[in-house]
Amino acid sequence: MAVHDPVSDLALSLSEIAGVPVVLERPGDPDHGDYATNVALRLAPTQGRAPREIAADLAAEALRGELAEAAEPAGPGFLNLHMSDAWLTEALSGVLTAAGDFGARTASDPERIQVEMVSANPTGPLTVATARNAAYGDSVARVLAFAGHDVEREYYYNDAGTQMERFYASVEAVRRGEEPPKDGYRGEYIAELARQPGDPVPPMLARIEQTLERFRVHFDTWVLQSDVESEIPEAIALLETFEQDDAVWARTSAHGDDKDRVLIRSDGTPGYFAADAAYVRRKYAREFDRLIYVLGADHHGYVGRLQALAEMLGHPRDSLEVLIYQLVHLVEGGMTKKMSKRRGDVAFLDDLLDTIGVDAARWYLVSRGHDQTIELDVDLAKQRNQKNPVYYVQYAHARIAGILRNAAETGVAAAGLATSATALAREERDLVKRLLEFPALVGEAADRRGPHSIPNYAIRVADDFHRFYHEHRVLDSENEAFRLALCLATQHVVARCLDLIGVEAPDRM
RNA sequence: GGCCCCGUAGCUCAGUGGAUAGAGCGACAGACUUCGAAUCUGUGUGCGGAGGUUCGACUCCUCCCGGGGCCA
Repeated sequence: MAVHDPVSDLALSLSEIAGVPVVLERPGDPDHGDYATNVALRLAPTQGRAPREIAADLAAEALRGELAEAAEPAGPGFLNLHMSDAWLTEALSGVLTAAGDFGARTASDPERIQVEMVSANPTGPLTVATARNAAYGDSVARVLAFAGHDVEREYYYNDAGTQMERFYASVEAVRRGEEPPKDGYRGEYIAELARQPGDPVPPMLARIEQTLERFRVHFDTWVLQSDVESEIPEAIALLETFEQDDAVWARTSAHGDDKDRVLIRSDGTPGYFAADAAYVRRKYAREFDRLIYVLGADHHGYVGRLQALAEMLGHPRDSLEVLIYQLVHLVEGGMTKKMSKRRGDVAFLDDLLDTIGVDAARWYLVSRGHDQTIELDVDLAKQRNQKNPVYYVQYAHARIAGILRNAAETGVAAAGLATSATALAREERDLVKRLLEFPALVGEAADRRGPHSIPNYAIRVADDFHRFYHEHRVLDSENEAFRLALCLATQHVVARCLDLIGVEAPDRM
């Protein structure tokens, strides 16, 4: 059950009147009221009446039900609603009661979800390319968990195969005092690994995990491909297969894939797809309702075969979701660097974090839609000043913390209950309404797997707060109790927004 | 050759059928004797192109042009 959302309550009441679901939006023009709906325009074709006429009827009903202070039809057939100060004040009180939970548990059908992400083979430190995977995947996981789902984060890696053989060969070569092979890996980290005796994979994995923890991404489970491969026979037994050219194939083409896939090669060894199949089977065996894969755009070809596997294993193909994000380019000194390990044009995530900090890195990597290629301007991102939106939002949080500190010193506590002594000013009403947008916004971010709307919204909140702060004194004002409550509620929402994208909400800067 | 993503302001990007398309950066001009000036106020330019669907299209469909990626 969702926590306190006055706007959706209002929409529900209107839906009962209209007989169809009503979606409320906030008009840009203040003359168009606090909330508006186009429901009359949608109803017009089926009812065979003029939109404005329907809107007028709805307005009359809404007023009779005391849903709003004023309601009128407008434009081509919009219904505009004006809310009273009392309504806004009560709504704000509800935000304070919900506190950090405001906007939580919007999922109508909570699921057990696994988000598998990053999953880079331990051949080297994490790069900027995988950083987007981590930032995006982790924020999706956070948003889904906040919406009420049970979320697990998993990292899948391989310690065999061509890439890993080259990795081992590179370390061995350096240990013998030779150059790494031509197609091997090189760099300071290889030399470091070579200096320690024993298997270089555990220390490499440890370093990767350390970087991820620094990036505030925590994995619940780490799965080794060779471990999964032992379950290949169980998986194959469940698939529709056929033999051709001495190889065993899965008939994935019958389940939406471009072509069939080799399970067992003619020499008797399992193909890559056999491991994929075993892995998908294992995931479902662990009773997840939904499997999410977070993959870069260069892996979009996997979508069809993975969903085919889901279907062949007896699950809805949509229960296996592949979230594809586009690539990241770093721009430094006006020069674009493409991130590709193969071209040797490597930028390590740790170096990026050293340069611009974790907060800025996470902010920029999730504040763009995942379908959008990112041009990350390192010179802008590393500036710790007002040009950088991440600090603009953090500043709002710190500023509020400062006010609350001062209030506590003078013995004035921020009350949980908001009451207003005077008529609310425009800035106060705007800020309250902005905060009330949060549940719908975060619910939509969860449904759409689009956490990028959160930082964009956080900027709007900070905007409205700074404007309010500039116009109205909080402490020792005629409306101190209400304004303190407003500050506290704003702090909750800003802190939650930042938390959902893995950015800190500092009390001082 | 097939498939995926993108094209919105000088730059980086929001906006998945509604009213006059927004924000940050950059530029210019202002605002602190007061709770944090890392703040606030004001000033511009734009939906790649052509059709179609719709009462209504940046949004949905088709084609073209341009950029990026994957596969063959």
